[in-house]
Amino acid sequence: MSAASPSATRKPSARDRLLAAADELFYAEGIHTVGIDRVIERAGVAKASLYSTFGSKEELVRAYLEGRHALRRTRLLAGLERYDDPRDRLLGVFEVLAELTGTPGFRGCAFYNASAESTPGGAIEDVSNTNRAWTRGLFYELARDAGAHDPARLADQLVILYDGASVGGRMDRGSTAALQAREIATMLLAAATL
Amino acid sequence: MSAASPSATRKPSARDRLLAAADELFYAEGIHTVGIDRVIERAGVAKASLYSTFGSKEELVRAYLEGRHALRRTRLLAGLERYDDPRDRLLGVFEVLAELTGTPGFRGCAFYNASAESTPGGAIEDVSNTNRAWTRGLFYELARDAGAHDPARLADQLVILYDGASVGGRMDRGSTAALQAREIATMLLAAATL
DNA sequence: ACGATAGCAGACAGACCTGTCTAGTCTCAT
DNA sequence: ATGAGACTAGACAGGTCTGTCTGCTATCGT
Repeated sequence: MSAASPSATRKPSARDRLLAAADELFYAEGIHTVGIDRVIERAGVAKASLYSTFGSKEELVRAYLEGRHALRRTRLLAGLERYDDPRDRLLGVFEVLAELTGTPGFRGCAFYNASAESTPGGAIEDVSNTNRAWTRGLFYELARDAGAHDPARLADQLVILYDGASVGGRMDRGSTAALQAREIATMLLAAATL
Repeated sequence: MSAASPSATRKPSARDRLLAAADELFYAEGIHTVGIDRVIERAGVAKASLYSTFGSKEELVRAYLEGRHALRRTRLLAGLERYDDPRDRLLGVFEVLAELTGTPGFRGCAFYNASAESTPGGAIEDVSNTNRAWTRGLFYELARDAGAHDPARLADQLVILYDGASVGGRMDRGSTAALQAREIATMLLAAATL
């Protein structure tokens, strides 16, 4: 992502192992509680390699969040391709979320979690805002395609539902909240299209 | 709170200053980023006093969260007393939340934030669950009093809205999300009471 | 008056964390 | 074969964190 990726991926190793280890540990246990030593131990990588690849822990965190953002986009868009009807596509977001919150390792929104344990004004805030803006933009497009009279308004409402279902999925463990959010979204969609 | 509070509060000092400092710093900057030294410096208290009053940092954190929980209950219930009509009381929860998210220092749900940066199975999780259960219980009673046919179901829906509005208040800064959540809650309430 | 209690100030220990640096190994293209 | 680049292993420095301990002071009930 940074400068020049010479000839694409050739081996399964190096910086990818670091990112994979960082992703698992940071998401599962938080950024502050996981030290560099834990990351390099799980990655099976020397400390010098980490600091020559990423320059600091904060840059590793940024890369971790950027990876999450990219994965989230592709997963969400891929999940939406199952549907043709614009209304189903809109509601499909909550079905993807239900699948996600149903998996045992779910611990809430990685970006909110990271932002909750970091002082504002850093790299985390940037990626977090980008991710959030993308979500709202996606909802806006889906709302427009579904024929909402005020797509921005519906998008804002759906963001609230999405956030709430994500929090519920973490705190109450399970996909109940996501499924209920889907029902509410159905109502809102019906009301927004008259 | 712990054992015996001998003759109640007489002076403005001691453990109360510690709790006040912990509240401000932990909520504003997070638990891990704020060290003991910062807390005792702001409280104007010796380190030995902290460790003789609370036994550890974790106990200080628990006391901080318990204080938040108590304050939240009283503030919420006090805010609801303005209304007589059961429906207004239910929607009043979102008005109190709107006031809260409108204040500049709002940084989201203290319990979720704390839980996001702590390993599960500790004191934080306990207080967090208690607080969450109380919220759901409050919504349940309000939903029942407002005449909802399935109060538990409506309560779950309102919790989703509340969580979503809280996240939105933090990430997007402002009370827009809370006011929108209030509107959605109005719809849900109407639908739940036929 | 006097002893108990509470609090203050700060040094100190031990652990941990980020980041640097040295030295050696492995692979591969030329 | 040889030299460049990527990687490993681990010591080390400097800082920060929690928690303990030693003195000193002030206040208050008896």
